[in-house]
Amino acid sequence: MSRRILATCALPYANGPIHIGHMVEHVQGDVWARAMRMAGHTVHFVCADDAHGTPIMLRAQREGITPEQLIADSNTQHQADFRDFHIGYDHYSSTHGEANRALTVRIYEALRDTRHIESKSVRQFYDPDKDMFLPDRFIKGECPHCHARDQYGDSCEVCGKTYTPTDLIEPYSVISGARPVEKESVHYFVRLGDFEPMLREWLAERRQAGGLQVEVVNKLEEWFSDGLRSWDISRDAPYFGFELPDAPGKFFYVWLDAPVGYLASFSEYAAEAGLDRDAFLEADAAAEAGTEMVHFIGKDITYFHTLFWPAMLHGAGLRTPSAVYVHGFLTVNGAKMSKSRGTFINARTYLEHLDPDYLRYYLAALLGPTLADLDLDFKAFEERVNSHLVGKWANIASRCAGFVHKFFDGRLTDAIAPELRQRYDDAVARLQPCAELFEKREYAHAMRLVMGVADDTNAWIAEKAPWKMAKDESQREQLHQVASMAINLFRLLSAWLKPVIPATVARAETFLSSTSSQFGDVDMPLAGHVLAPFQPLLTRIDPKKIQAMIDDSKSSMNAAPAPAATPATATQPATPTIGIDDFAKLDLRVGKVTVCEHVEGADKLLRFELDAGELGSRQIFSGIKAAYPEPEKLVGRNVVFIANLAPRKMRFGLSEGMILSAGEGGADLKLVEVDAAARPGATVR
RNA sequence: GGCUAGGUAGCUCAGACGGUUAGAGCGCGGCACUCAUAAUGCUGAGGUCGGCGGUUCGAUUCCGCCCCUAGCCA
Repeated sequence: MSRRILATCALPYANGPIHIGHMVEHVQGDVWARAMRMAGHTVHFVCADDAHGTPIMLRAQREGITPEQLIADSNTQHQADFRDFHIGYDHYSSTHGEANRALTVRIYEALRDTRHIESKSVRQFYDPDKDMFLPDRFIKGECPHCHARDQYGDSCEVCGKTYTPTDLIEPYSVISGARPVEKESVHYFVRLGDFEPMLREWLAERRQAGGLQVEVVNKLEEWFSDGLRSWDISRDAPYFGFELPDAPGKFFYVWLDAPVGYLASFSEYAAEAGLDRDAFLEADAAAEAGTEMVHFIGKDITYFHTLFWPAMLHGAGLRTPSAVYVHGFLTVNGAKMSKSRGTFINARTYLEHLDPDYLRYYLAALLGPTLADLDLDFKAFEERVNSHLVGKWANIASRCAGFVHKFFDGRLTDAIAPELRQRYDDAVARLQPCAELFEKREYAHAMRLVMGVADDTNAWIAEKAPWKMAKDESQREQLHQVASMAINLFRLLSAWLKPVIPATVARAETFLSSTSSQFGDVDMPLAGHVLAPFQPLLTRIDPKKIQAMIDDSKSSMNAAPAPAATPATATQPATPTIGIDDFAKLDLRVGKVTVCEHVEGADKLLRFELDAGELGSRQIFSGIKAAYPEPEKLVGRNVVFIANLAPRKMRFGLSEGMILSAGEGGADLKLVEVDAAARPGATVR
């Protein structure tokens, strides 16, 4: 049955270039769209730039241009990057357009009219120099918990504790450096809790249909059990975005109108291409038409796409997503992308050095349906692409094309021998599951099947040894049979690789003088068909080009400071020798236990409060419950703790240090004790 | 700490509803071949399937505990 699907990838933010991390998602989505089309379905694949928000407004000011100009430039670059990576969007729009404004306002008004929006006065920091309210990320100051300096207004990167900007000590505006003042402002909130029953139902249906991954469902259950909070959807002027229709000076928060961009982009495309827009977007019409809407997103934005988004759509009478497919992040050489290591690679930089199909294949060969992160290991990248694409697949055509041209004028045999035909039919059957594997985003599995057939084909060619037949005039017919079949098998493999490496397969199709737009097009082998001359389809990856790309990525960053303390976790010996300086970094102190108790809901934890003398009182969680089942007996004892360990946010509260104990863990743990005469707060040396 | 996922050959991973010698690709060694972009084929080495217990005639596969890694905790 042919399906009609609207597919999207998450909207890249207009305030930065496309990098190879983005490509995981756009390749995943593009392969899916292409494969589904080749399986006979209709897929409309759209995307857009996410163009609103304070960062864009401020950057435009800094560069002395209008935000409109900034986002237009970005859009041009983004579109070029995707196009050159062969990401085949039917339409690529921007959230800063009339279609998006109309839809955003419609959603807002629908929610307002059904009383799902409330307004509240909020106290917020305001930059008196710039005359604007400051988003949390634009305020810095000293963490109220661990007193680390220069921490953002929403959370501390040192201790992980979250708070509100007004909790910061000595706050300052990142924009002007001025000390922000608190100011009241009315904000609008969507009462997300109102939608819990609807969301639960949506979730249950998606789970049933496979539209949400198990991990995502689990995560959602957790969010439900924690309770859904209202969502602040307005921001005060000046802001680059859409103004609320009934509240001058109030703008929609960028995250409200961003996903609406999916619908806006499709609306524009539908108008342009003469499609029935409502059949894809309006709840009733979509239900009747049986269309689907599928989103590909990264795991960091799961919350927005599985809670806010379906709720907003539902509230406005729009269709909800049929599926939200979540993928993991890209690491490079086993670590987060890093500008200083040259592994933060922009799409454009990659394209200047390497063929996009290399990366598409590598990612596809790694991609599965889970949220697991993917690693771009350059050594593996080089080896896999060279071996699989050049050595296995392209080689089949390369090694047999010569026979066909030299002895048979480029013409494949007219009558395929039955035993060879059997080989072809077997291969068709073996690759058949790939269609479903593509649909289920099991690309790695599909690529294994394809390469397995390529392996067998090469082995079969070796067994038949057509080069020997070529030397024997009497074996011409057999040679024709074998070479023709090899080319046919190559064509079959090419069709299944087409969603992944479309440009390279297009070259293969030039050689074959035959194109396939559906997987079914290659069910039958070609007979009596004339081939074009063979040209190399792709070259092996030259490791020098990878290196050049890394060097370029390093130099394109503007003089970042040397990473003095980058931990090389993977390469360090298990117990490296340390110097006295390292030891001196530890601030070990004596603490007198003033409170010690079980923690509700924790299997292993005890909660301590320590009197630490001049350091005051400290709360520390320690996983030693198994060893000390009667915690109250510890009160009054002197223990040793690390006083300068970065505080750590736990579910049960902040743990401000670590208490030392000896043993293998579990019940075998003994507190390190200090003579009762020791003074609380005394330094341990 | 909670939740989730994962820990299987040097690397990337597959697999087993528990049952003879645990698989693939890449990489590495040897041999063969010479049609092919030094591509291909055959073959070899390499794994106490994270650890400890339990259930069982039998567990890497099921159960429990523990250790480690990653992500999430809005």
